[in-house]
Amino acid sequence: MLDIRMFREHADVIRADHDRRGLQHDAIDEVIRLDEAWRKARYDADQLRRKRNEAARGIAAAKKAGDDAEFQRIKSEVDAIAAEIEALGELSDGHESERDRIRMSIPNILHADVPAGDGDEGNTQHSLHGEKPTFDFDARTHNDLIEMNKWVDLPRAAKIAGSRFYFLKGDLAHMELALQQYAVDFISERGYTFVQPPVMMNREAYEGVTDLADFESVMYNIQPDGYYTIATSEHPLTAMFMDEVIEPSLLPIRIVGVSPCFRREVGAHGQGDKGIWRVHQFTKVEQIIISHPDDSWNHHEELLTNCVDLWDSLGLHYEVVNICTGDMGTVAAKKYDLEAWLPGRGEFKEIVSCSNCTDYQANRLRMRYRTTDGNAAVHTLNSTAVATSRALVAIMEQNQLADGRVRVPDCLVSRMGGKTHLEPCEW
RNA sequence: GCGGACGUCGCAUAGCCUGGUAUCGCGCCGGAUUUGAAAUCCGGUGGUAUUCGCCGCGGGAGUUCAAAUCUCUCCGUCCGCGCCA
Repeated sequence: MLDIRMFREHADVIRADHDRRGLQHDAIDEVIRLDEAWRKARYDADQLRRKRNEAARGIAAAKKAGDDAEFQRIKSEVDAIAAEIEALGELSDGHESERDRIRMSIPNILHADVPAGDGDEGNTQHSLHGEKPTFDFDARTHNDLIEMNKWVDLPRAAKIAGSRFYFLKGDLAHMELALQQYAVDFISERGYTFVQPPVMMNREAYEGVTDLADFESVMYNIQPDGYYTIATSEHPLTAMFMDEVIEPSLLPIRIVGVSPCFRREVGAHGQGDKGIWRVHQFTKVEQIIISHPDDSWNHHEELLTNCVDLWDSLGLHYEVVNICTGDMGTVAAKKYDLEAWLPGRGEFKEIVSCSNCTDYQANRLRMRYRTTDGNAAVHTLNSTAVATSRALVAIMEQNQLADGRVRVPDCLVSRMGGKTHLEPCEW
C-alpha cells in the first residue's frame, strides 16, 4: 500500500507510474476524492467533539457542587452535539475504509530501471551464467526422468490428496534435503539469521504482504480457524515485524528462512506444468532483508549476488532477467528472476524471484524505524535462495546421463553421504 | 480442555477497587555546562491535523453526560492442572 502522503503531495508520481503500466487513473482520482472527503468530515467531527468536551468540562464541577439544574442544562447541550458527531463519524469512517480499500489495490511505484513491456516477453536479460550443457543423446525432460527412476509418485499422491501433490522418494528426496541445508548454510555464513516461521497466518497480517487477489487464487484458507497457509516464507518473515517501531541500530535485519510453501495454483493446467514444476506444496529457502530506505537498492543487489553465487556453486546454466512493467505485479518496485536452462524442454524457466518491495508492505504492516523527525516506514526485500522442487528439476535435466541417472552437484556430495549419482528406486 | 493472574507510548511502570485532562523511570533526540567525554541541569520524545484541536491504555461491543477505570466478548501472555509429537 502506498503512503497516503503520496496521493496528497505527489499524485503526479503515481499517475506517471500508472502510465508506464498502462493503467487508467480512475482509482487514483477516487482515492484523492475520498481522502479529501474524509479529512473534511473528520475535521468537522473534531470541531464538534471539541465543543462537546468544552461543555462537558462544567459537568464535574456542577456535580461536585450539587447544582443539578446546571448539570441538566449542560447535559441537554451535550446530547444534541452527540447525535451530530455520531452521523459525521459514520460518514468519515465510510470514506476512510473505502479510500483504503481502493488504495490497497493500487500498485507500488516502479523503479526507473524497470524495462517497458506488456508481459513476460518484455523481460530483458541482465546476465548469463554457467555453461550450456551438451549431450550426445536426446536430453530427457524431468517428467521422463522422475518416471523412469521412480523418484516421484504422482498417482498415489493424487489418490490420497489430489492432483499436483507428490511423494518424493529415494535419492531425489535425499538431495532435496541436502539442498535445503546447503542453501541455509550458504546464506547463514553471510550474516543472515536462520529463522523457521509459522506456516499459517491470520488474515490481517496476510493482507499486509500480498496482493488482495491472492486470497482467491493462491492461499489455502483453513477453517474453522480462519488461517491461511503461507505461499512463501517471505510472508511470515516480513510480517513478523508488523506494528513495530524498529531501533535503527538493528537495521538491516537479514534473515534466511526455510518452510513448506502452499499454493492453490487455480487455473494452471498447461503441458509445461507437468511433473513437479508447478505443485501445491514445495519447500523454499528464502532471503529477507528489512532495510533502511536509503540502503534498500544496495541490498537488492546484495540479494541477487547471493543468488548468483549460490547457483554458480551448483554448477548450473541460467540467466538473470530484469522483470518488465507488464510482468511486475502489485507489490514489488523492481524484480530480478533467475531462469534455469532446462535442456529437456529447450528453454529457460523461472527458479528464483528477487524483489525490492520498498515501503509498500511496510506501510500496510505499520513497520517503522525511529528517526529524529518521527517514525518512517522501513523497506522490505525478499529473494528466493532455492525453491527445492524447481532446483531438482534444473539439476535433473542439466546433470542427466545417457542411462537416465543424474550426477549430484559437487557441493552436495558430502551432504549425500558421498553419493555422486542419483540411483533409481525399486518401486 | 479446566482454573487463576495479566495486557497502559521504543522498554519498564503508576492510575482501575471508588468513572471526570496519561504518572514516574530507562533509553533516545535537542539544548546548557565542558578542550572532549562522563556526571549534572532544562526541554522534547503515540497517531492525525497543523489552525484552536481531535483521537489513543490488546481488538470489538455495551452501560454512562463522561470509560484506561464498570459489563460482555474475542485475541494474546504468564502460572498451575490435564492431554500430547
